Amino acid sequence: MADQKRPVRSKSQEERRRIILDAALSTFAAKGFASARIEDIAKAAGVGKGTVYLYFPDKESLFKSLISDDLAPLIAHGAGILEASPQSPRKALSAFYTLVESEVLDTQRADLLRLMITEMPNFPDVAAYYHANLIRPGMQLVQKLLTIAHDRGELRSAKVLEVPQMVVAPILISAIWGMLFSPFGAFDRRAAFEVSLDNLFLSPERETP
Amino acid sequence: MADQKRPVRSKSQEERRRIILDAALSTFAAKGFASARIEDIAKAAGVGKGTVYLYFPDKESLFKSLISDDLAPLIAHGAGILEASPQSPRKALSAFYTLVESEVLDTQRADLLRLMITEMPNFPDVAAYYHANLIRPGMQLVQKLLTIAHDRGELRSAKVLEVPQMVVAPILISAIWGMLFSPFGAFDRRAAFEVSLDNLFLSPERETP
Amino acid sequence: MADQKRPVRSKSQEERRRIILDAALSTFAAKGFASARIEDIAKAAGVGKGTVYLYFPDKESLFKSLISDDLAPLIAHGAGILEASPQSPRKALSAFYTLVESEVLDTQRADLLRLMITEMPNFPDVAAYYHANLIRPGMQLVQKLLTIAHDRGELRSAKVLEVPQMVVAPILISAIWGMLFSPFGAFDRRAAFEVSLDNLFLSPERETP
Amino acid sequence: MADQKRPVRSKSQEERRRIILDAALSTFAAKGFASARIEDIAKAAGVGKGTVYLYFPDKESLFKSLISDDLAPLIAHGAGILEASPQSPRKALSAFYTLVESEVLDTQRADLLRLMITEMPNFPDVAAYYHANLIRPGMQLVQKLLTIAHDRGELRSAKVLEVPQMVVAPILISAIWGMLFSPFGAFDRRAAFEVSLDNLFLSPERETP
DNA sequence: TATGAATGAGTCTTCATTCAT
DNA sequence: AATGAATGAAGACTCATTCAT
Repeated sequence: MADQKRPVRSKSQEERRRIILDAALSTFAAKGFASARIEDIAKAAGVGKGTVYLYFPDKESLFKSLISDDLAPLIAHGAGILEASPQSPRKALSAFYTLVESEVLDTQRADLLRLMITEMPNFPDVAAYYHANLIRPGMQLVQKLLTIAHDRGELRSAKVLEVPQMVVAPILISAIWGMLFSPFGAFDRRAAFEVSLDNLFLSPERETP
Repeated sequence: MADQKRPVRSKSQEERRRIILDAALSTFAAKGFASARIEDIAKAAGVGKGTVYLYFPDKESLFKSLISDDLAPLIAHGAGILEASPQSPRKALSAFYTLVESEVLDTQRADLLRLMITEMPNFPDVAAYYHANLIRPGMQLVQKLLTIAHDRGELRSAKVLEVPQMVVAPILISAIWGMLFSPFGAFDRRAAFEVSLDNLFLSPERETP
Repeated sequence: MADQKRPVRSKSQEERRRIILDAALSTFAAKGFASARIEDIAKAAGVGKGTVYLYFPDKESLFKSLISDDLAPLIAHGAGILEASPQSPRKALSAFYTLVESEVLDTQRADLLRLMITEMPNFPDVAAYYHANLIRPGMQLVQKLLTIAHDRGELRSAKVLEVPQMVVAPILISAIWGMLFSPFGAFDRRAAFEVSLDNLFLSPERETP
Repeated sequence: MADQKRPVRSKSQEERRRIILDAALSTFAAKGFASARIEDIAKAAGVGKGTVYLYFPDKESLFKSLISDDLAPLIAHGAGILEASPQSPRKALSAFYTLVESEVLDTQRADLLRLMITEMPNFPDVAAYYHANLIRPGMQLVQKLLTIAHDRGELRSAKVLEVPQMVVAPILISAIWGMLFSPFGAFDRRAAFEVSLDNLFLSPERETP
């Protein structure tokens, strides 16, 4: 195909872009957007300061790319799980929690999540984008799932349909706790997920490996 | 009397300090710590740039004073509610949620809460202080309350005793949602509190005025 | 007399002025003109910051008053000694050195001398005033004295008549050494004066108490 | 050749550093340390304000570099002369005076000398460094020279051995006079040196070209 | 008259961004 | 394409001076 020659070069390009993005994520996560210096990011990426500007027009774009680049695959993956709902809503949600654990909370993406929480107030357009592309569809999927559960009579209370955000509460709590208080004591993330599932659903059927 | 001149002066001093702190809260909440300019805070307070420095030695102290000044009364009040537990744990928790609504979420203190979430990663000593003086004792109070509920057989699941943070989840979700997505849709705070209570406790007894 | 009532008040005024000037001298000597803060001077004088401005229109005037106030009496006194020349030029010069020791180098006026050396480059008009009122007449007196000595055949070399500044060299060296290196070792001021006299004059007649 | 690029670069670096140091010397000499603005120095050096900070971490370092950079070569040179003492102490000292004239008093280094006199009181550590590396060894060399002269019976008075600082008195007087009173009349530097030599040494042997 | 709270001009310093090599 | 030296706009902080009390 015609794009075979391009990929050789563009892969090297693409790789360097990723390296810079990863370095940016660590640095932004460690210092916050305003306090992170481009030079630090460049150093962390092992490139010169000017090189960053070959890949991103400015600091803000770098930050936004961080989010939009990493968000798309995550959304696809998470949506897949939630939509699949192979056997039961509870199992689907449980699988979702597990996915979030392995794909977000246990990876560098946890930093991204924290960064979005801490920095988004300063980037309203990112918040809008994030809301339109992740939060709203995500909440709709959750709502669909909960509706199914409700129709099946598995849901403890219909009221949660009005605040589907409660479903992601343990994820957020976990992220925030890790961000603020991890030095002072761990947060039992697994227990939080189980409490959440136990509370949401009537039947205490546990997911088993 | 001789003490008339002093009180007038010192009241004016204290007042001015509060005005600056309030201006700082708005400004920090709007821009974040790093991006907020002292001059903006001064302007918002209706004073000159240098005046801020008569009351706070530097920007960081101003920020920290914001937290330590406002935290103490809040802790006292919240602890009072949680410790009182007049009739039942559920009622106590419900009263606590109501208090948080009227005293925090509906006031400028919501900004303070958001600010603590977003800026504390950059101020580890503030996080330590906040954890030692608010979070840990707060969680212990919650645990005590939940233990009482459990002993009375009112608790749905004992597992929540391991993650008392789940009790404050709706508060945090509400604060975070308001901070990030309020332009795109409201969060039904009341519903979240009710879901939380309904899920935590067995008997669906509603608190009535 | 009519001015008797005034003196009561004006003495108090005059006293306060002196107190402020003394405080200014210490402070300027310790920190230099630019780094000395008016507030420090006020504190050292035991008055409020604003009070300084009741006596001197601004910082620069305060500094200049320091010099002009203290210079006049010094000039009169020094000139008296040099002009008197009771017995011999050497004795007159020796008396002058002794006077400078007791009236300048051993008092706070040494600070004034140092201050003039260090700060005058930034105050050309002060330098002009100082040159016109102290240096030039002083040098003329010295020259007259040296001429007398030369006429009497007591001077070792007539060349010093062209550089009468050499006569005050030991004074300046002493002041500068004390200003820069006193922590690292004393300067034997007496020896310097004797060397200077011995070198200038032929007969080794010592002055005796 | 490959080493052309590096030397060019590194020479340009070193050159720029020197240019900034020279600009700093003029500016500090003209205004004093506290009143000199970094921007003025940058402008005088023909570089941007920020560039100064690429070469020196802060204003104080710039000032100190000024001294330490220029002192080392001067010390080496001066010590060489004093130690050589080829024929006679008097000739050595005369050569030293001549060297100081051509290498210091007639060059921009005179500003450095004046700057050290005026600013060192505010930089005690510089004074200590200067005393340890220039003054003390210098005074010891002078003392050695005077001792030799004394042993040879060429010295007028042994008392000067206790105050070797008198030997540099004409240098200091010249520097100070130039700094304070040059607009009002020149100081005959040559005459001062001759008077000093004539007074110190017995034999009136003149150094001849 | 004396005070010290208030002010804002002035300065150092940082860092995103540009550009010559 | 990659670099890092150079730049200057921006912001924290200081302090001489004013002025209401």
